[in-house]
Amino acid sequence: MQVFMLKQERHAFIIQQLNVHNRVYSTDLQTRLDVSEDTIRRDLQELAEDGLLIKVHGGAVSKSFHFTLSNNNVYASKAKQDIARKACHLIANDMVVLLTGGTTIREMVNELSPMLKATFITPSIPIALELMNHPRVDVIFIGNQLNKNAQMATGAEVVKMLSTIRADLCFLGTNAIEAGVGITESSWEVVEVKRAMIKATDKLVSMVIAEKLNTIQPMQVCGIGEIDTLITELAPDDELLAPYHNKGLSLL
Amino acid sequence: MQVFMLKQERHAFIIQQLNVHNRVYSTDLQTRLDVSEDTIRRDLQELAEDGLLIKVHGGAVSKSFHFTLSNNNVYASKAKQDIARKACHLIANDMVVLLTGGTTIREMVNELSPMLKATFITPSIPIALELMNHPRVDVIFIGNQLNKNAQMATGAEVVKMLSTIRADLCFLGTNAIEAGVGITESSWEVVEVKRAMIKATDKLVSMVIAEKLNTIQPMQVCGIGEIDTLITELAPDDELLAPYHNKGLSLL
DNA sequence: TAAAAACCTGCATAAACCTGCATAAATATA
DNA sequence: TATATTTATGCAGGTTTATGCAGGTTTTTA
Repeated sequence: MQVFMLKQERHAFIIQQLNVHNRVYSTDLQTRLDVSEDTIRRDLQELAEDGLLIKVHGGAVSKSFHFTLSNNNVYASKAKQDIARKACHLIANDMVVLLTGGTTIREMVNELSPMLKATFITPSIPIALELMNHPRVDVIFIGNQLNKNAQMATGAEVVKMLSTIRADLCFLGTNAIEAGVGITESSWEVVEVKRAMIKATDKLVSMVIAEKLNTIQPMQVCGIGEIDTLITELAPDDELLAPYHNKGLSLL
Repeated sequence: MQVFMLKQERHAFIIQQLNVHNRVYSTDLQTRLDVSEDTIRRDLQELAEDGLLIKVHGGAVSKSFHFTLSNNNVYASKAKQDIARKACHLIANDMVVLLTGGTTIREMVNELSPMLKATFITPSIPIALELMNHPRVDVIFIGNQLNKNAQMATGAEVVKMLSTIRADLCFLGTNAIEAGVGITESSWEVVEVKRAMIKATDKLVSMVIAEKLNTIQPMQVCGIGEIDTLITELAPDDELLAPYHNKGLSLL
């Protein structure tokens, strides 16, 4: 198998990134696509000639830059992007990875390297859709009965299917975490699915933005001890994270 | 047994690889098929002439790989909306309805009455997502292994699940229809799924925009006789539809 | 206003490309 | 059956494309 990409693949990736983020940085593309500065510049030049984007100093912006409702909460989305970036480093080629739903997970899927060749398993419809943009990954959807609130499959079927799976990694988009109680949720259906995912994985990663640290919801998903790694947008030595560090979690 | 492959076998292999990965590299194919560089290049050239792939420097990409710029074309959406409106009338409360993928079906989902209370079953991820906006409907997704080109689940699992289902209605988003040959498709995976859906339904509805009338693609989904209702944006007495009327189809 | 970052121009090179020809197998024809 | 024709493939050679690098210029930013 080759290591390099076709020029067209890079172009498709750049356009896709533009559709998602409305802008791309040359330097970022250089590292993510692992090519020289010149190649990226030439790519952007060609795409600009084809009228597919607008070249600017340092990168490019989307042609239909509708800065209206797309990124409503820029503040939160910056944090989620930071988390997503950190999370990506944990995934290696040929891994089997479980994903829940949620915007943080979705951001992570967007940040995945186009070179990554792995298998992703998820019960979330929006995440499955997003994963399909990635040229090299296999996508497995689990479940039949879709839950409209959670935008994912829930119920016995999901749990049953998960019981036949052994994954390397599981990323949990987390709504509430607290050093004593662990991860909690407000919906029973979601708790049921997340518990089954935790059972099916070797390593459990919780992704959570700082504002949800030290909050509790009615139903427990898992205790702190079951989590291997906690990812937030904060620096690992931030004092807010101290209680989690004390419990032995690895922080990113 | 022969050590080498027939040209047709190589071609089939290349197309299959393209369906799975969206791209192929000449060098990779050379080593895997154990033929010279020239042979592979000629293979790709011929397949490109037949319109089955797009040749690029270093290999080839799948036709549907160019989904980048073509996403938001409002073109034909008026026609599709007309079709969608007509189709909606066929769905009554408490029905079980099968849906394929495609933009026409998606338009129909948008046009559904918010009062409708029915069960929808689909292997298409975008359609499932769209259906979740509807407050009163139940949504069942079928399949696990997702096909990136078709943006839907394909394979044995889908067929198996469909064999346990009995639906009232099946709406087929149709790419090519002709009064003699019936409905045809270009991708085997999709044909397989559509056939299984047809087996699982009482009544079959084909939705097709006029520009695709009287076109044929390589693989047959079903004969004209298996279709109950044909919906286009044209008036039912349009002369373009006469051949279908003569075959006994009900027209909307 | 100076340093850093991004940009450009031109050049080098390897990989992929093409054209034309040779050969052997498959197929058609006498 | 023997011979001619077509087809599929490989090879030699010359050309083009994609990409990185060197060195210099412009733009941004602190």
